[in-house]
Amino acid sequence: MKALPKVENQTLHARVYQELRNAIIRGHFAPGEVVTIRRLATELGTSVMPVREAIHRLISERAIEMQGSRSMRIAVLTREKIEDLIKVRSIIEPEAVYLAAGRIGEDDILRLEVLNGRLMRAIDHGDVDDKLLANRAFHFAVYEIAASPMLLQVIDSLWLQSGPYLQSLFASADRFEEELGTEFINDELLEAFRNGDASLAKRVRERDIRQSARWYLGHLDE
Amino acid sequence: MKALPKVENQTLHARVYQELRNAIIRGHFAPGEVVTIRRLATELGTSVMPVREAIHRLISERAIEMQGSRSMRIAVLTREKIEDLIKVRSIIEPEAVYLAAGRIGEDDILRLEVLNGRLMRAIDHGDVDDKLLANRAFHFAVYEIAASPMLLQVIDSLWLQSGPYLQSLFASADRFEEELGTEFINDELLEAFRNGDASLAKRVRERDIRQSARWYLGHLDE
DNA sequence: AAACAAGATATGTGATCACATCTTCACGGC
DNA sequence: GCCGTGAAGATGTGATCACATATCTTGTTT
Repeated sequence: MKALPKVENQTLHARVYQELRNAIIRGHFAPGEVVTIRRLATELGTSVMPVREAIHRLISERAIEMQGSRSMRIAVLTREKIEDLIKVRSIIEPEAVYLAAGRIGEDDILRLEVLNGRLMRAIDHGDVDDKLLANRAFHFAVYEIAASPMLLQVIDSLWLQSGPYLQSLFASADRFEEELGTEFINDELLEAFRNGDASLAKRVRERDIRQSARWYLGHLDE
Repeated sequence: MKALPKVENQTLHARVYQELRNAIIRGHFAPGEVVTIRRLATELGTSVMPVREAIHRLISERAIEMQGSRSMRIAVLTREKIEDLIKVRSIIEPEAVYLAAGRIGEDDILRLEVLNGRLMRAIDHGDVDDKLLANRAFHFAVYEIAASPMLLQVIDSLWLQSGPYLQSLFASADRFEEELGTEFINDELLEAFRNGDASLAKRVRERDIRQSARWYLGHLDE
């Protein structure tokens, strides 16, 4: 586990939760890494109370798993779980893209182009952290356009659980790009948005999710 | 709020969570009803600790909302939220039905027929509680056949948030049935399962969700 | 009589303590 | 030399205490 930054405002347990959540999403914990309340409390400079509540919330969101009655670890994504996660994501996210395409405006497209530019630059020179953040920023900007808080909440939960998968995928992004030639991966999506072709946008997103997963699962054994 | 049964095994906060969750799903709390940690702790015969963790989890699941910094209440479903919830449910649940239809077996269908029989009897003689439980049992039995833990988790979360909506809908189920003639509402679904027509099953479920919502929202002002 | 202010109460939050139980590891018996 | 056993440490859980602050109540003033 990398160092965790100290925590600063709002209620403590909310901030601890955010810190841990971000750390998990950004892959700062190794899957299967054992976490203990007291250890995290010491590292974050708080008592056990805020950490307890944060951990329990992450357990309920399946980002941390209880092993026995006294053992908790960062969730491990088995091949089976990844397949299930991808199945659900490839149902829900394309639908969000479809909804977004129906409400998107000129200014939204401009904003997405900027975010996509950042993503491209991160993929070229950035480290895995930058790539993950830029990728998340781009896609959530799309999903927010769909204007459905419920859908956003669902997708957020799915991405949290996908954390380790995305981390691995982007860690080997160079090879991924090389083998599949996906350097301009979001350009098709943006083009569909510009043309107001919601069905195409939806299909593009579904294909991308499935394609990434197929590539990743195909190289899992290595 | 009706009386809450005392809580008995596992860890306390997990049981308190289950009790509160069930109470909310079954509509034992009025929407907007203010809840305080100390009051629930007294009623459940525990200290504040377990209730605290249970409440925070329910807040993260949007079943309870924080008002200010010291005020929590049972979530209120505005018309806007219901529409959003229905939109998302009518995307996800039909898809789960579709997946289920592709894996369903003879024994599953028999079990569903039994559960549907119970639902029918509950609708005829049962109180709102019975109807809600039987309805949930039937549909979750379907969704479990889809064999996707992720999807089930998502749907579970959506149903928790739909609690007050379903409660109101089933409370006026008699009029609903009368006006729309939906006494054998699940028969079409079961027939589609028997014929292995996954697409039809999906469409039927989507229509049912939308139809119920349209009827309910149309009568909201009364 | 109404409005406002000050005191009193209630409430969520964080820290600390107590405890049951699980884990670990060293020592001793076979 | 290996395995079992028990003591010591670690860990999650629940209870209680302390505190800041939000909310309510009451009394006073205009």
